[in-house]
Amino acid sequence: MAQAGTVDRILDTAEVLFAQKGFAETSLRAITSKAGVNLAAVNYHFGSKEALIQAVFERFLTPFSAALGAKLDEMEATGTPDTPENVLGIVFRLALGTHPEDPQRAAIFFRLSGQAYSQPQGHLRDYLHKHYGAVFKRLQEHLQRAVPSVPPMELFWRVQFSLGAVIFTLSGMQSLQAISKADFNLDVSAVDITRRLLPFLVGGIQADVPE
Amino acid sequence: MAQAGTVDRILDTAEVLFAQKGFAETSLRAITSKAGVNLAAVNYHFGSKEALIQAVFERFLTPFSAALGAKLDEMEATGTPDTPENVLGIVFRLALGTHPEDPQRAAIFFRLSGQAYSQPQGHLRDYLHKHYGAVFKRLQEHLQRAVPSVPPMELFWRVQFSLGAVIFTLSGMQSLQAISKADFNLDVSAVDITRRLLPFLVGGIQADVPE
DNA sequence: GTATGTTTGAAACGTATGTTTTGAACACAG
DNA sequence: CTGTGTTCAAAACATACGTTTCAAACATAC
Repeated sequence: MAQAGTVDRILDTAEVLFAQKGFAETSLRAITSKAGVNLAAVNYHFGSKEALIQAVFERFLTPFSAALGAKLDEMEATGTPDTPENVLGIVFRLALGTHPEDPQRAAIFFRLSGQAYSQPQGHLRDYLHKHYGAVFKRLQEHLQRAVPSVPPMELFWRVQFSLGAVIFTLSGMQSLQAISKADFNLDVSAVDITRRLLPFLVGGIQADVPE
Repeated sequence: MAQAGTVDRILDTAEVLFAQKGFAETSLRAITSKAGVNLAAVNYHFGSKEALIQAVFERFLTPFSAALGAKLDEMEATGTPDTPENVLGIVFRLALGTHPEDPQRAAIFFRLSGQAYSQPQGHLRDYLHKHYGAVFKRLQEHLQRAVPSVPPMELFWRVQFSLGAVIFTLSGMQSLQAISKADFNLDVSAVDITRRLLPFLVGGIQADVPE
């Protein structure tokens, strides 16, 4: 972030602030002053605050979904069996590992996703679904092959439930860590949590379908 | 909502608007004008917007946690076995049934909870944990008895995961319903979703703990 | 070196917000 | 009736926001 161009400095700063405080609560003045650029730069380079938000997501999700697609290609090429553990494991390792130089980046990623999905009007949710729905669908197809006994409709919702568990938990990790520390006197990291998440999600996804 | 006092009219309206559009995106002017009361009434009766938000939650959660406590009493008195299905079933039936006269109220309840938990700074999350943590802890103890093989720390996180799945899904139900309809041409209701949620959560909570 | 298109800087604009103020309307006890 | 505390209404206040403006600085090609 040292001496990058204005555009990147804005994106870097906005990413952190959005994840920390939310979209509505982060003003352009906060972003630009912390980034050391002029206030007008945002509107000049991006057009509007809304466009800035989308640009932040694009810079995050485009490499991620590309990497996810590649991993799925690889899985198909090598004939790796479609088990829930394998499929979900790919996503988790990718989310935690796309920026190995900065482990905190994963937390930002999840918090941003949480912000996007819990946005009241759902503009962003729709945007994400439109631009990155294809890779997601592919992921779901692999999961479907992993649990053929679960009807597609049921699996659709179970994927949503899983998404909720992941995003919700990691986007609120800060508070939860404090509670966990108070109740159990134990520190936990994002890696710890994802290690706990995997069996939970696998158990939920392959649960018996009632009646 | 017809001819209630100013305070209740404000609470009724704020509840709906907060759930629909979020806290930051709902102005006092929007609330007061829709409620048909004067703008100053909010600050007069509640002191501030923040206090209004807390009041909305209090009116919602106090009866809910009381009912939950009563159900747990009843469970202990009648010797109902502590199974995950029984414990979680109580919560779900309660959340969906505390206001039978208004089924939409359940959706508002979940959306509000989602808003509270995904609030960036986590003020509300801490407030909720402080005021209603006791009943929650009791619920968790029952769950612990239902799955004794899961270590308490592990269960703590699985409860958080479950909370995430529930709140996240139901707070974004509107968009998800649209997607589901587009992909499967099927309508779903809150009741449908909770019926799907239960086996998912049970499967996740009682999953084997690794190594 | 000059001209041209791009980027930055400082200031202002218009608007919307939460909050405060002031006085009128009201309820009700003495 | 009178007085007193409570509630309501209208207006104004102060502030913060996203956005726009316009001139200066810069880079690049001719």
